[in-house]
Amino acid sequence: MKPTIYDVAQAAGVSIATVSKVINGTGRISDKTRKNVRKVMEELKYQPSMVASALTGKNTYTIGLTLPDLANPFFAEIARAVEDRGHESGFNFFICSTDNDPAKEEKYFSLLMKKRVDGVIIASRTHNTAFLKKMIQMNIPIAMIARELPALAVDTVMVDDFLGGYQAGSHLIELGHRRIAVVAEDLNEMSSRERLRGCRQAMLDAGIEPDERLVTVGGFTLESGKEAMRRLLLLDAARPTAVFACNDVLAIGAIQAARERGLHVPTMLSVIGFDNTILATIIDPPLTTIAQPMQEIGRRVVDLIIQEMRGEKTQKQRVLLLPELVVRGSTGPV
Amino acid sequence: MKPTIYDVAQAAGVSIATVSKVINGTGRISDKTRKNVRKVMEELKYQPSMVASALTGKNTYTIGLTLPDLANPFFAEIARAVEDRGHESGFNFFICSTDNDPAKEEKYFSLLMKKRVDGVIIASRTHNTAFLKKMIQMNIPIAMIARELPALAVDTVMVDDFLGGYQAGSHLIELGHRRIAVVAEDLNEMSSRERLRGCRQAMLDAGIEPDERLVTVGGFTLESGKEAMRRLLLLDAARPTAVFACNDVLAIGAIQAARERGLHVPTMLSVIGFDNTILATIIDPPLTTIAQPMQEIGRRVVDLIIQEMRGEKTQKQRVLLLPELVVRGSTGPV
DNA sequence: GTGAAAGCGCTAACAG
DNA sequence: CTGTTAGCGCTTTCAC
Repeated sequence: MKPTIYDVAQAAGVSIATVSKVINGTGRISDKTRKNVRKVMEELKYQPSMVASALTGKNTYTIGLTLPDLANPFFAEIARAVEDRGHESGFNFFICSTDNDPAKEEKYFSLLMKKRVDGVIIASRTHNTAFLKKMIQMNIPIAMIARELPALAVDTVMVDDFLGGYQAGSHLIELGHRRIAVVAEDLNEMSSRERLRGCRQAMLDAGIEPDERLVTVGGFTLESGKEAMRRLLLLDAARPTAVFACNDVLAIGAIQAARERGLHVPTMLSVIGFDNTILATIIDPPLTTIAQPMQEIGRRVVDLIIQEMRGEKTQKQRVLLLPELVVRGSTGPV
Repeated sequence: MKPTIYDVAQAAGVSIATVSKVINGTGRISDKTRKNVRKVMEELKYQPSMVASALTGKNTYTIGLTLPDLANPFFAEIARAVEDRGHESGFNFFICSTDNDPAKEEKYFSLLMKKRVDGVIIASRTHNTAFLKKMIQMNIPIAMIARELPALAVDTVMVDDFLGGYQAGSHLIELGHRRIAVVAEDLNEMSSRERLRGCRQAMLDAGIEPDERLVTVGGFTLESGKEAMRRLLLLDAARPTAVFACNDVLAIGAIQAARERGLHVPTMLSVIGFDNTILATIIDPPLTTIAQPMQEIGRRVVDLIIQEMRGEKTQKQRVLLLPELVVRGSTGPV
């Protein structure tokens, strides 16, 4: 079977305490025995059990990462960024795709607790705040991506959605558009509402009166984006000349629906997305979009939660990152 | 602090053994005490520590999943399928994006061992077979996706790459193409070679002599697909009328490069991909491609490794799944 | 410098 | 049916 610390101690002719010390670099041991122990560990191909050491009160070096769907390119990219940053500090991640389903969410939370993760990063929608409160009580740090829970003591990393919406709106306005539609994700979400509000503000600032009929709710699927666009195209004369879709997938759905109707993008309809996922570069025309700094988001959220775990920080933080307009081919003058 | 089994036992007026039994449903306990213990656990919001129970020789209910890059849509979809299937049986996954970098791979393997995962699913390229051998010796089941290591005792789930290549070739041939180019991924990989071989065989069976100049190596990035296509287009007169790209990303790169040159797809150039990722539905024209059954791959590989862990299977298995041609808009008659 | 010993929270015989 | 007890592999005082 797998060698234990006892095997190493015995082979090296020392006590397990000594071995433990050389593993962790704690206490004081002579160079000679340290080297000897190291050699024996090498020979035995000894791998200290982190589950045993975790039981002794140390960290598990494991963090839970909940998100709606790992297969969604945006979240996959976020997950990758998180993974990389955590890995630098020796952390592994349990991925938990919840589909924004309360039942799955609860099951995953419960599992994460039982596995004694050192912290949880939440990028999924959260229904069960009772569970979160419990985690906080249990002293398990929580950090959220792209959503906040002001009532709870959690760290937050998000992009400035209002600004992003404003940038999107301004870009379209500068191109001469005045009939600007918005395909929102989900008006129950703050981030979605803020993007919409930002776009509206840009219009107001330009002296354009937003038309309520031009606001429609999509969701997160390609199909829902198509449908939203089809609805907008039904307006005929009142039809928009430009669309701000609140994520890239919706934007692509919108482009496809426009194409169905024989509307060329961008000459007959401009479309701008949000996120700047890999999809934006792949579609034709390439998608103009508001970029979220996904690497930075991953980095910051991991840094926050690790600080929290180390107790280096008592104050919860709220990090607001800046979105950035990336102009490609899907938007153009009226 | 977090309640332990002792807290529950005390509050319920029983021994920890009894509590342990109701948690695990082992041994025989009266309905009355069972209910009582359950109630107390509920009240205390007790969550049994899986790290402690793992130490006692049980499973960690954790599996490592190594892949080249979680941000790559193909692997993200695979990961999602794996996650879902595992979750049904109470397993969590550590995701390990190796970038096919031997150093990262080794670091992750080592970490997985220390964390005492119950098994490892490998979808990344593997350089360090020494590590794998060690795992096998340690009795840690290994299952591979899309690659095999015949020398080692591992389970394997893969798609029939030769058949996929053959299907791709046949489809193009049926459309009347005779000058068919292949953009391979990486000729060091068996799967890549098989796809190429399959396509060639289809050509041979149709009495077409493959032209070596039409075989080029791409990789896994959009850019490399573009470059490969540009190279092919340099052939001018000898230029292909159809391209089989060994993955969707390469195929999309090929389409973009063709467009750069003003070649319309599919009328002037047919392009077929491999994988059937979400990208295939998003690009315009929608990509004809050879579909890998990603859900099925995830399911099968998880089932295999779980069986292995439970010792229900002594014989290693090699599961060969069938690819399927999905015709969309990127291929057409010459 | 090094080691003995007491846990960490739980499981699994083995008694009763 | 229920409880006692001996570990699981490691960390951490506290002596020596």
